[in-house]
Amino acid sequence: MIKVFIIDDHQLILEGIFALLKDEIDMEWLGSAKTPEELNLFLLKKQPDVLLMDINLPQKSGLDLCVEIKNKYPAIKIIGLSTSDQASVIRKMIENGASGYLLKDALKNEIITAIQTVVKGKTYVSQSVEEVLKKKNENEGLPLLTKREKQVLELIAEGFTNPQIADKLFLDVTTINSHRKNMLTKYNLSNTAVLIKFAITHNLI
Amino acid sequence: MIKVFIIDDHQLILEGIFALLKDEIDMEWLGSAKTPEELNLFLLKKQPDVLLMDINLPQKSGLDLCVEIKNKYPAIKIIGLSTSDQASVIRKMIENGASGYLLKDALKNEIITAIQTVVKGKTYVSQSVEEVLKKKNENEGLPLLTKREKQVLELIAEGFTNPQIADKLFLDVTTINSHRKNMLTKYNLSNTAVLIKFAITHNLI
DNA sequence: ATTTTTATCCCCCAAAAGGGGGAATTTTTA
DNA sequence: TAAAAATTCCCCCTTTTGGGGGATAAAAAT
Repeated sequence: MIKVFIIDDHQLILEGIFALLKDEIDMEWLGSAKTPEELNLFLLKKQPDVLLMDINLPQKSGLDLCVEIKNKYPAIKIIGLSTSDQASVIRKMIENGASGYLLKDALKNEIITAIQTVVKGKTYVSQSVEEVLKKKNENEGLPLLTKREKQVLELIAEGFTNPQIADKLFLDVTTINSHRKNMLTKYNLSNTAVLIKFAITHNLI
Repeated sequence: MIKVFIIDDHQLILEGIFALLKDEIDMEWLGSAKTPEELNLFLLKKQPDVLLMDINLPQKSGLDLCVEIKNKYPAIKIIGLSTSDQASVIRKMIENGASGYLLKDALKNEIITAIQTVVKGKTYVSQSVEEVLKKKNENEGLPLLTKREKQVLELIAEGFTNPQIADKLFLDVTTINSHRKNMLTKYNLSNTAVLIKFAITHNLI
């Protein structure tokens, strides 16, 4: 019997998963949680083999929660669950120790297969997720921000000017200006306005 | 018997709703659709009393679909369904003819109650939705952008400078500058960076 | 019909941003 | 260890932004 637990803040999803799994004779439904706290309380008593985890919890990012659970209970296999098809998020989940990833439009069979796959120690990503990863790989010929650049960019987005940022980071104004100009050229943008828009829509900040 | 139909692109939600409703003896589950096309095809043959509608369909905005269905079949009561707690969206749904609105974290009872309420011709919004509407009413003491300001703001976000915008709109540069400065003071922002961030996070553009 | 808001243009001027280089040092990666 | 990338600072100079006013006509609201 594969013991399955789920954390998701949406009642409907919980009911949906339950409806899908209750017919499976080789799976045991341990229960569900709506918050990370509920999950942690439950895990003190019992551990599932597979944890289905919504990565869009209001209280905590699924990415963080994934690391947390994996540290405490390395044996639990985690399957990420979300509507978001953002490749960066999916990749980070896998990096953070998740064994699988499903979109919420997954069919019944896919979920069952995913659970059965990850208990065997393998990784499962749904067809749709794979497509997303491929697509984004092409897109992500995008250069990455360096640590400094990201730091500077965040301060720019908060409204600080070059002199103010220089003060904060104990650097010269010309340095901040260099980073700023660098970001513009590296993404081929013309000014701060588009830089901020770009940063937000590409989750750089 | 209340005839219920649902449109949602997420398999799990469909299963969840089905699981919730199948125990109700006074409700008849007509079926489900994943796309507006499927929905339209179905409606040609049969019409439900209540239509549960996900407003985040990939093909078409729920807002548009709502108007469309209401025009063709005024008798159908529509209940909006989403994870988004954006008050503006919820308000527009009601304006567009929806009879109710639920968040996807609604409990079983809430959904049943909502369906029973709207068939009686009343409007139902869940407790959580009402809270959202109230909160946003307070927040929306925010001054609004005028047409020109919005126009200018959009061009700024596209990377155009004041001279370029002036050219595009056949206005003087000083005029564009006035609008720009106006927006900054009206929202109490210091520069373009925060203006753009503010505009995006508050759905101004 | 009168007041308020919007839209337009103007002044002066300082501060900030950005385009074009270059160069030295540290850190990372191959 | 050698090459590549990141970080730091510098020059010159133009354009853009933004802070402080003010003015006028048209449109909208009261």
